[in-house]
Amino acid sequence: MRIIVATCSAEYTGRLTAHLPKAKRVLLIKGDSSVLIFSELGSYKPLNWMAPPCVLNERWFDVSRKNGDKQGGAVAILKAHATKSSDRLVVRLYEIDSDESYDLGIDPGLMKDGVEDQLQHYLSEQIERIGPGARLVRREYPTPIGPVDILAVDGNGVTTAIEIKRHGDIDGVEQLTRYVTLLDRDERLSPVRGIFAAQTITPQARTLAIDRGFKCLILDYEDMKNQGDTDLTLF
Amino acid sequence: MRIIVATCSAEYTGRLTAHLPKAKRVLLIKGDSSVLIFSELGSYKPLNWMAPPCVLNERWFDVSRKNGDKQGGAVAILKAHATKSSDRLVVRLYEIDSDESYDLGIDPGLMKDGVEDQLQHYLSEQIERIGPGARLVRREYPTPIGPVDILAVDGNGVTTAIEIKRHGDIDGVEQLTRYVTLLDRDERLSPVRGIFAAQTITPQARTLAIDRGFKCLILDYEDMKNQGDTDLTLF
DNA sequence: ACATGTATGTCGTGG
DNA sequence: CCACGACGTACATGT
Repeated sequence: MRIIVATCSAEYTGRLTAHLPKAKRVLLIKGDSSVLIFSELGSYKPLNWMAPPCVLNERWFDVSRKNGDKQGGAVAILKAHATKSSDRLVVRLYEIDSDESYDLGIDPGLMKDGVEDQLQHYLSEQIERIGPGARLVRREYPTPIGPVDILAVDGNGVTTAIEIKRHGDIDGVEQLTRYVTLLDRDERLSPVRGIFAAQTITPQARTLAIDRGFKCLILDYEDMKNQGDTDLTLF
Repeated sequence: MRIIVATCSAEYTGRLTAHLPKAKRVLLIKGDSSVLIFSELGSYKPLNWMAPPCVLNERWFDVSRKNGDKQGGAVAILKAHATKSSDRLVVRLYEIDSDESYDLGIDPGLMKDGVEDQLQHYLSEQIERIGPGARLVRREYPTPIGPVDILAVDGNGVTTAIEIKRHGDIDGVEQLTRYVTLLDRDERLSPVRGIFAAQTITPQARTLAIDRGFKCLILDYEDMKNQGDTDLTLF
């Protein structure tokens, strides 16, 4: 990891063309030669960057011989170009405040806890939450328009598509609608009903879901987790 | 902007809970107290971070008096908590390799050139790409649920709504569906057909679009741009 | 402020 | 490797 603090300007061409006027900024150059340019404000997204995989070219100019003017006063130019596309980032450095390198080594990486995955995991284990006698067909049931979160058969033997969200909004209902409409055309599965399951459901989504004939199911994460743990103690 | 290179560990709690084991990393602390934690690899997204607005608390321990052990060997703890939510990021520093601050000043910001804008621009100029004899009605045709990218009349005099995307996915088809459904209710326009135009279209989106009776049109940006430039030379 | 659509999105996962 | 959906999405824009 190389960290440069410098007055710089930059040009990016690729999916779009963008220009960064001269100003003092922080440049991070990672071990894979990717480049990030940060300013004092904004969230974690850099002002401009080059993503890996890329190749970095660096050229320094001898300003004392006054040929620096040829570069518009630039002391150095960094050119990064993507190896898999035609993306290019050209950074001109004018005044260097700092230029240090560190070897960070390999990072053990981030460990995450509980997300939608967990909800899906627990609900597929506790499928009777959608009604007594229900049986799981499979998680991530594949269709031509994407996988259904859970496909099950309810107590009456009716095929049931379940869409799971942490927070259920209109888009989720649309998604479920697409799946149910498509699956319902399969005569081996038809009729297919839908269940919209989420920790929270917006009123609009609930209205739309019910209007489309779907059942809404509120998922209590803590409760599901506890039952999951309880199930384990049975062994 | 403060730049710290140090061996650290971190904990985040908010929408999810995440843990970052002890390793050498780069910390950026911006002028708004937001914190970014980077490792040697990955793209511009930090391993962990705290977005502004937030408040940063810093506490250093006197290791020489051996009470550093109380902190598991940590030399310092940084606690950032979001002011608008309950998000928290706690960073423990163990060995400091560098800790420097710089005043970057206000950044003039990035200047971008359009993308989808360009596609829309060129397609409206080259409307016969949707079929011979087609005529443009207008770009950004207003409706109660938002502007249709392009409204045109095809060679047979049929009203045609065009949804343009750089990359066409299922959501884009949904969007087009909403527009076509709505416009089709207007007896002055009905029947209205839809065209889904994009540089790339996912197979699933294509399937859905065709299922809904829409035509799919692949836009070749370079080609459109060249034709646009050629058109200019006619003047 | 809120809702919506875009992104040089990035990131994981499953086929 | 491709395609798809989730994301602590971030971000700009229009209302």
